[in-house]
Amino acid sequence: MVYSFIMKIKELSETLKISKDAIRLYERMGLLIDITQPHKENSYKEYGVSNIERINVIKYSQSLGFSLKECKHIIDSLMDGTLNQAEKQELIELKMKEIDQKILSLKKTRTLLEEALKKTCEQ
Amino acid sequence: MVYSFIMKIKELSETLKISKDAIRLYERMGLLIDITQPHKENSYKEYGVSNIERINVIKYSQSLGFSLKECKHIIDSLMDGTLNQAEKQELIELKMKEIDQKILSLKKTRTLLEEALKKTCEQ
DNA sequence: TTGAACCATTGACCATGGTCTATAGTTTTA
DNA sequence: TAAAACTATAGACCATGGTCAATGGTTCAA
Repeated sequence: MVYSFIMKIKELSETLKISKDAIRLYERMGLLIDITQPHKENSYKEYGVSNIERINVIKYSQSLGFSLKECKHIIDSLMDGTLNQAEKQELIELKMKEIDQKILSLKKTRTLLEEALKKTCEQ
Repeated sequence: MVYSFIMKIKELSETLKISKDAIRLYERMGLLIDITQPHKENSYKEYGVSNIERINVIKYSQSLGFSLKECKHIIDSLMDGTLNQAEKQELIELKMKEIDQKILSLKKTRTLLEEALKKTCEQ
């Protein structure tokens, strides 16, 4: 590699330890920016280093339970400055409610399983 | 309808309050039995009433978190008597562990969200 | 016998986050 | 200049539990 602000997909994927296909998926979904294709169609693309930060934001957002579609919204808003503190909080709190709902549902299932286990033991 | 031990798909679906398509799906997956097609291909099928109980077992198993593929195993074993008490217990305990794992994972996500919220408030 | 209501069968589609393959073009190294 | 290594692009595929649509055949009541 050459010290530069652009890299080819292989270098980006090795830097971030994700697959090239994942990068291409993010690209197709509009999550990346600063991608150039010098000559013509089918020629190798160059990815600006800003995408490293972007993909780290994606990974972090995913770890918080956000889908890629939601990541897109988050990143876009972050970048154009329309995601202020209040809106960040709101997004997080909404996702927390979703998570809580899922936990609740699983706990109900667990209770049913416990009851089923009891019944089985009584037989 | 006529009092009988067989019914057509519409009656079965109305009795159980599930869609005809769902019934057909269960059938394709081998979860139902006692289905006859009198004359030839494409003629109306008759569903034995034993399928009412079967589908109730499916619904109950689903409420316990079992997939349809797992339901098939459960029903088959129930019917041919190879699902004894010990094995039932084992199935339930295994599923409980799965559920617990999912709950744990969601709780971790929730913790991350809480931390993210704190950070947002500190700004 | 004809129309209404019903049915069987097949296959596509939904979301999710990728992975994998095939085909063909590009860049780089020897 | 040729081979090796890399890439782009498009599309199929995975699991899940159904739903929906299209086509064409069946059953039943009038």
